[in-house]
Order: sequence, then C-alpha cells, then structure tokens
Amino acid sequence: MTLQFTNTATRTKEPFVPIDEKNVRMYVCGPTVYDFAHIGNARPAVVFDVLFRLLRHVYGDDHVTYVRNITDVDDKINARAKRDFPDLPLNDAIAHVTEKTTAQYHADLEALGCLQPTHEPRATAHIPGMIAMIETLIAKGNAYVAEGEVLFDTESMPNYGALSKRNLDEQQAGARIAVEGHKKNPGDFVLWKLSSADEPGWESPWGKDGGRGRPGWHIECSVMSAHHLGKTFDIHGGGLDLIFPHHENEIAQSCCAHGTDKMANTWLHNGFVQVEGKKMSKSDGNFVTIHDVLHTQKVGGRKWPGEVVRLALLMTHYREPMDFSVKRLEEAENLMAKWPEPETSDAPCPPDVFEALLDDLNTPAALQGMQRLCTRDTAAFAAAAAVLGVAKAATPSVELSPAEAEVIDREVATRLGFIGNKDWGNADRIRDELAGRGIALKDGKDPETGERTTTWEVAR
RNA sequence: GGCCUCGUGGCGGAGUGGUUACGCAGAGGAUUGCAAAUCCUUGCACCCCGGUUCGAUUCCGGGCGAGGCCUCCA
Repeated sequence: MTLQFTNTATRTKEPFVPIDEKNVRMYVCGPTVYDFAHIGNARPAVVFDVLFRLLRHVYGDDHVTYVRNITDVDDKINARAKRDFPDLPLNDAIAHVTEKTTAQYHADLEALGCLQPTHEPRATAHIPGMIAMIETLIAKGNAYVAEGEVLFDTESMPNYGALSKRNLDEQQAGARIAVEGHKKNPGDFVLWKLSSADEPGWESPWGKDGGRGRPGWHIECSVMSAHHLGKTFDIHGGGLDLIFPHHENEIAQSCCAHGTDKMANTWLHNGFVQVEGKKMSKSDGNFVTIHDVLHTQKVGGRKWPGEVVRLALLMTHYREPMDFSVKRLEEAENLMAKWPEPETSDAPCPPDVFEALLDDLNTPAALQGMQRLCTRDTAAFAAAAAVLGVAKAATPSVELSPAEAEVIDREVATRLGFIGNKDWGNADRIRDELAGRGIALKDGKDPETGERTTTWEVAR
C-alpha cells in the first residue's frame, strides 16, 4: 500500500509522490486571531496534525516541513480591538487582541495533542514580501491599481476557477456580488487596500499620501508559503469553505507571480463540524469554542479532556461532515476507557493501522484497528497511538494524594472484613459511601486461591 | 440561478459486484450475597426507481433527501 489522497484539484484519489522525499512540504491555513477558536476550527488543526505525524513516520521526522500561518492583520481584528479596548490607541489594542488570541490558540491545540508546526509565520512579518509579489503581479499584467486599491484581474488568468470548478460568468446570475465600479470584473479581488489614519497600515507604492495601506486576505498565504516552501510544494490543506475564494485566489496569485502551473500538487480539504446538521460558524453563532469544551461546563455540564475531544474529532473521516455532540464525546471517552496507560514503544506501527492511514488518512479505520490491540498488544497499541497522536486521558486518580489513597485502601480492607463475616449491610454501606465520593470498586476472585480481591479506581 | 459534496442497522462507522465489518447502546446467559467490572451469545442496515450483470448495498442513469460554496468563515 502506498500513500494516497483524495486531491480536491482533481476530485480523485491519487498516489502521493513528494517533490523531494528529503523535504516533504505542507501548508495549512491557520486562524485569523480575532476570537477564540471553535470546535470547527479545531478539526483542520487535528486532522493535519495526524497527517504531519504520518508524513514524519513515512519520510522521517527531519524530512517534513509543516507551515501553518497566523493571520494577524484583518478588518475583523480591527473591529474587535475597537470594541474590546476602546480606550487604547488602535495599534496597542490590536496587539492585545492578537497576542491574547494567539496564546489561547496555542494552548487549545496543545491540549488537543497537536505538535507544533515547523514554521508558524505571522502575516504582519511578511508585508515587504506581499508588496513585492503585488508589484510582480502588476508588472505581469495580472493586477491593476484602481482608486488606490490594487486588484487582481481574474480575466488575466485563463484557468481561474479550476480548483473550485467555477466559471465566473455563470456564477453571476442570482449571486450577490456587489458591483463595484472600480473593478474590471465583479470577481476581481483585493490585493492591497488603503488604510485610513486610524487603521493599521504600511507604506506602499500605491495610492495617495505615500500609499499607506494593508494587504487583502489572500496574498499573505501566497507569500508565506513561497517563503518557507517554495513556488510549488506538496500539500496545501484547509477547510472546505476555503476552496472558494481563498484557495482559488492563492493559486491565481502564486501561479501568475511565479509563472508556475501549480501552487501545490495535492489539495486537501476537511469537512465541516456541524451542530444539529448545520455548519458551525461564527456568523451563525451556533458554535462552541475549544476553550468552552475543555474548561467550562457549557458542554454536557462538565469539562472534557483534550484527549477525548481529539478522539471525537478523529472518529469521522476528515472529508465527511460530522455532528458535534455530547453523545459523541461520551462515546469517545467510553472507547478510551479500555485503553492501556500511555507508554513509549519501539514497536512498529501495526500494518492495518498504518495502511488505513496511508489510504487517504482513514482515521476511523485506523482507530478500529488500534482498538482491537488495546488488550492484546500494548506495545503495538502504543505505536499506533503515537502515529495518531492519541492517548488515554489522564484519570483523576492521579490527583489523589498517597494519604487519600491509603484511606481508601483501608476502607476497602474493612469492607472485605465485613464480607468475610457475611455482614452485607455494612459492606454495602462502605461501597455506597465510596461511590458517593467517586470511587468505584471492582470485586474479583484470585484465580488460584479463590479468595475475594477488590480493586478500586476513581470513576470519571 | 451556477457549482460542489454526501445518503449504510438505535447511534458512530469501515468496506465490498456474490459470504462477516467493527465499536457503543439493546437483549439473553455465565459469574456475583446483591451490584459493578469481566466473559460468552445475540437481534437490527446498505434512500427510491430504472439499467448493466447469472448476481448489486457496491458500477451506470434518473429521482428524492441532506449539507456546503458563490459574502467573512476550518
């Protein structure tokens, strides 16, 4: 079995052949840091983390480069900064918003077991590169200046729309694209726009008053991917909703600026996280943040371990839509209850798990294969768990002090004494009392002596 | 209006041109002082209609249903 993926660019499953086996290169669109990430945002992070781990497993830890950007310049950030820090100068307010949100994003993803990407560029650190690429696009006739803005001329690119299979002419009927006078074509998109005095801005060759402005949304990914990965790289990933216009526009910018016919060989897109059958999205307000799930009682009246959330996200194939629900989290936790404690293992990844992942990252099948091993071969199980990045959630029992554990041990021994005297009333009273404190007893028999033995653990 | 994706049992979910997924929940049993845990057994499905085929859940066509993109969105 060789590695293969369903490539959005061709809508078919194709074998994956890296451009350079010594440096397999992947770019995934990261967050715009204006607000806490929701569970829908967590899905690509987790899915592509598994892919990162798989690629490292196949090609070697030092032969994979994974880039995930932080978008820290955006009008939504400006709006949030004005709202939340009205008394601060705007640039300071923006810094507060982006720093706080970025830190939370990192904390969320760490809890979900995601490795750090190789590089995590920030848009504001690549403004000169963006200006250079826009100048190239203007020089090549793919972009034009109008009313101080720089716009990409979609008509200048014959196969614009190939990724999303859209014909812009046919899109217009019934569509709500605002007709803006300065655009040559309604589908033309902004590469650079003017900033007013109180908006963040950088000097540019365009517009009035020194051309102080800010980049459009799409240009940053073209620039940062080229900076770290080159003009053409192996994999570009993101959510389904980015296919159009974001990825389409990235392709237009990158291919036209670099004179290449491809930006990335393989395009991978994850399906949506849904709530009651509808897409989870910020504009619809039907979302739960990762932070809510991990640290508040908002979901199912309790906090959920990051390990459980990660498993819940991987129980469905990455391209399929999935409903996020308490029941789903419970099922993930239930599944995990049988797992052995985490261990490090030199064992190879079990073949059925490995092959499931090679086949378009089939995590549900891989998890099934792994589940079969959990009581039979803990070393193989651990190897599989490492590739998937999953682990049993730490049980609350680790929070018990040795002194507390000793008290419980004593009560268990007392109960065994009552049982020996067939004093069921007192024995059950102790059992119930411990249960009330979240301690579950498991009775068994010593296989050799037939003697009653009792173990205990902290129930969830 | 244009385009894209999907449709498997109560739930999750894999896969296949002919026989089985599997997990959870359910049912029955073993065990137990009673429970829990554990073990064994077990019921339940492939949206509809055509076509191809000896045979289709699987391939093709049509229909219906669901979701998404075309506006910021993972």
